[in-house]
Amino acid sequence: MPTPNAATRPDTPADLPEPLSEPSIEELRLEVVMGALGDPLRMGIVHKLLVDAEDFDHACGWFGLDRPKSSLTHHFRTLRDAGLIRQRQYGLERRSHVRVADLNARFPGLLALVADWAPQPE
Amino acid sequence: MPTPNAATRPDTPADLPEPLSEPSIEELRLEVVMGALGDPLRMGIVHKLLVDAEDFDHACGWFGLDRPKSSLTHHFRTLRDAGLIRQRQYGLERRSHVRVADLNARFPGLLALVADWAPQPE
DNA sequence: TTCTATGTACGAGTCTAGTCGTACTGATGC
DNA sequence: GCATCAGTACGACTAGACTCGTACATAGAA
Repeated sequence: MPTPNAATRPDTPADLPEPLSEPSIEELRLEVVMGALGDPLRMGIVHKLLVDAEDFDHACGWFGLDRPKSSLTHHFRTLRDAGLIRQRQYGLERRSHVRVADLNARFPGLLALVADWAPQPE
Repeated sequence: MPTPNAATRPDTPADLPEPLSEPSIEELRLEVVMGALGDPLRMGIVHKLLVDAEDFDHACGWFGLDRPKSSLTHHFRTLRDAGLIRQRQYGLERRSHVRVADLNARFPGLLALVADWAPQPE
């Protein structure tokens, strides 16, 4: 499990909580990212973050997902382990945002596809 | 293992064998496509088809995959069911090619990502 | 016809993902 | 102190993926 050093992250303001453990940019794997997006619930999470997130970080209650908390933990962790989202602890809440810069740098065009995604009708 | 001599490439689709059962363009789902690409073996198949295929259709022996035939059947079927490849029966061989036009129309940029993919180094 | 080559069908085993309930932790507020 | 709230950890269950061996179907060539 990769443990990135926040000191090497030049764009991280000092007043933000430390990001939780996540793969570095070099460790991002396209097949892992796509595997994580293979589940419609997770695809919907990333999609909603890209489309509806007006400010940056959102706790998982914001998504309005009707699943037990333990299931959400599983899916958010899968997304974070794949490198799709970054999570920070804000007091009680663990807020997430998409790693837009990292993903655009490694997989240009991928996030545009996710943003254009529409959930299965019916 | 040399490539089978390229089948005569009549530009009239009527001369080609009928494609095997596959989803229509409207039925293509991004999360299904990405789920199919979540396996490194399948990612490698599509990648090789995009990068190394000089002519159009290749039988699965062309890929040089060291797996039992029944495993390959499973993976190629998964790719076809997801809409990534089209398969046609040429006598004994079932040859495949990527549905480039369909995928570019529905998910522009996706195939470029797969073409840029590199297998996990060791 | 018989042999060979390509690939499917089927079944079984194993492994992992997804699901959920319950108990727990850690921060906030009374 | 105590209660509350967001989220994790853990265990269990289930369904599906991945794997493979074997048997079978079929096309083409000897």
